[in-house]
Amino acid sequence: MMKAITRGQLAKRSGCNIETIRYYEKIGLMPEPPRSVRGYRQYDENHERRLLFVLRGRELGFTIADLTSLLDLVDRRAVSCGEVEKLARSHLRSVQEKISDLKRMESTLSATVRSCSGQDVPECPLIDRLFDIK
Amino acid sequence: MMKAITRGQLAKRSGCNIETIRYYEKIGLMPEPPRSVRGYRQYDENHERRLLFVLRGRELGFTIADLTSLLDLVDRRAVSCGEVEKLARSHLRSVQEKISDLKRMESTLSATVRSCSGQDVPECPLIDRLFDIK
DNA sequence: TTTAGTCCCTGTAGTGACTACAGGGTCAAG
DNA sequence: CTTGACCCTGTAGTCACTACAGGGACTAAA
Repeated sequence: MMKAITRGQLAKRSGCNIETIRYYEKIGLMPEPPRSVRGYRQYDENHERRLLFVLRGRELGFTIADLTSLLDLVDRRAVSCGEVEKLARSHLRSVQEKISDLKRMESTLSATVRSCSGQDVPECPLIDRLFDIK
Repeated sequence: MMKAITRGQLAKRSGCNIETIRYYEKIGLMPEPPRSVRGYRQYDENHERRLLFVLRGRELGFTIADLTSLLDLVDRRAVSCGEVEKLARSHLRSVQEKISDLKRMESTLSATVRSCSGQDVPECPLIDRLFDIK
C-alpha cells in the first residue's frame, strides 16, 4: 500500500495543475478521496492511475465527456472493445478533419507570408487578402 | 451607396451567426452602426467588408486579439507589412505546432484502433494503453 | 381588423476545460 | 515564535462565442 499523498504531491507527480484535480473531482471524473483529520485530501495509487488515464486521454484530444463514458465503462467493469472502438474511430475522424483544416490554414498563411515584403511599407498582401471581397 | 441592411441580413450575407455580430460590436471589433428610428441597427458595405475580414481571419485561426491589432493598424492607416508579417509568421508557427501535435495524436489513435478487435470482449487495447503506468 | 409569424431589441447566462484569486487554516523548519 | 509553503473553500475570470427570456415592431394572410 502506498502512503497517502496530498493534492499538491499528486499534481507534481502527474504534471497536472493542482486546481485541475479539484475541478475533475467537482465534475465527477475523479472520485472524492478520503480526508485527513484536518480535512486534507488523501490520494493513493488508484487515484494516480485514474488521473494519468484522464491526462493521457486529454492529450489524445478526447473530451471530458468521452473520458467520462470510458471511465464509466471501466467502473461498471463493462468495457467492451466494440464500444470503445466506435468512440475512438469517431474521435480519429475528427482529429483528421482538424488536421486538414489546419493544413489549409497553413498553406494560405505561408503563401501570404512568403509574399510579404517584410518592409516598412503600407502595402500588405495579408491585409489585402483578408479584405478582398468575395 | 448601398441601402442599409439589418443585423439579420448582414448575418445571412456573411454566413455569420446573428449573435456573433452583436458580440463583435460589444468587444469593439465591429463599430456601433447607426440606428433606425425604431432602434434597429443599420449596416452598410463598410460594415460588411470589416465583418468579412474578421470572419476570414478567424477561419485562418487568428485570435480576436490578433484581429483587433490588425484592424487597429488598418484604422490608424498605419499598416506596415513588417508588423503584419511578424504576427502572421508567429501565427504560422503555432498552426504548424498544432498540426504536428494532432499528427502525433492521429498516429497513436489509428495504431490503437487498428489493434482493436471490435469484438464484444472485455479486453481493449485503448483502455489498456491509457491505463498503462508510465 | 385581427392574428400569426418573423424579425429586431436588451441583458444575462451557459458552454468547455480549465485557471486564478481571495481569505482563511495548518504545518515544518529554523 | 515566526516565516513560508502548503492546504482548504467558494467564486470569478478566461476565450469566443451561443442561447435564451421577455419584450416591441412589422408583414401578410384570413
